[in-house]
Amino acid sequence: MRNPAELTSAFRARGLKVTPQRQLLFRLLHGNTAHPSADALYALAHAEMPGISLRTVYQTLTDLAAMGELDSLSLGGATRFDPNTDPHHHAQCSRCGALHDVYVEQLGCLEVRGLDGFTPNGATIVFSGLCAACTGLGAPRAAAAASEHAPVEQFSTPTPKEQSP
Amino acid sequence: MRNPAELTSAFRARGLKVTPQRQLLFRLLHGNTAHPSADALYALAHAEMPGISLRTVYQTLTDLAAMGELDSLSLGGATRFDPNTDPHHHAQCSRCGALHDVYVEQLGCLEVRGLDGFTPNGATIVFSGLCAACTGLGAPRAAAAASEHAPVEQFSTPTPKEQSP
DNA sequence: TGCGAATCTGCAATTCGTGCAGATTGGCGG
DNA sequence: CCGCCAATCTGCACGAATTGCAGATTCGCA
Repeated sequence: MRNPAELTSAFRARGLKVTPQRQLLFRLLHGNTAHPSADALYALAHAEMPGISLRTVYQTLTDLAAMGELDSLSLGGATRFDPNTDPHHHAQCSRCGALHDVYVEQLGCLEVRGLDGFTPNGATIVFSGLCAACTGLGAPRAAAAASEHAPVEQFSTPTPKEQSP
Repeated sequence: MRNPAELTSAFRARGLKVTPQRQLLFRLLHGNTAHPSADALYALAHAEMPGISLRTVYQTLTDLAAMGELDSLSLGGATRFDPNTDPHHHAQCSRCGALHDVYVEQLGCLEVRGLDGFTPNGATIVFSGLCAACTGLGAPRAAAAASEHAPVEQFSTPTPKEQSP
């Protein structure tokens, strides 16, 4: 997602208006790596602008997603929004539900069987497991529980290069 | 998912009762590759047993999933259920929403970056694109539309070996 | 065959979003 | 700087997908 100033121009260019509510949301989303749900974002926005409506949050998120400035993730429960639109994937903690961005290389080496006739044009990978904070703690929390499916496989982790872009 | 007879034993072994409703659902699910939603399954069940309740379908699906006999897939819209519990992944048609099972090899060659501290214990891959029937037809249908995210990548398709196990 | 726990069914209640309508307001034209 | 009108905003009703409940039934061990 572009920065607030660029989004302002982009919205105007599309004939969309730039309201204080939208500017606030642009700001709350820019650089946000929490993958917030509409509700979570509403909570943040409401703290700064008590009068803002949840409906407006939904509307703005929908607009941003339609413009390709946000990716929306349906992983069960409320839809999560991701301002990071670079090609990437996710890791979700099965205990706390937290989402983290992960970058997967070598996708080309995958051998896919069963695609007869199906023409893929993209793929999303979601790793499930325990986040750093939850490692060592008990079983998964209520809802987020249960296995999504595929059992453990081995993933190679390249020598970490950079983590704070 | 095991066959109806085995499920009958498994349920009794767990202190769960085997009712006509459950037997019907066992039968409708066994070998079912349509990845039906609770509603879809209810429609099938209702055709054979008009009095069955949607609530019962949900309950039984929940029980089966808890026993690991079914995988549940949250891909936006209603939850889809998959009686195929072998390690596998999915391909969803962005036009008609149909789901197909796909088998992905060489997962081990993937290089994952950004997992610092996160301990993965599984991953699910969902390919999106057009199924054989929809290839050539127009744009995606309403809801199923929009990109999930990751752009096109190249996937190798091994020489087809067997497709009807 | 009997009985108690597990189920079933119908309906209310929830969660997550979207559709609507009336009151406001952004921002281009004058 | 002023006005106008479409684009918004907010509150609320409505809709889809599930889950919680309660009373009536039924499975299945003793």
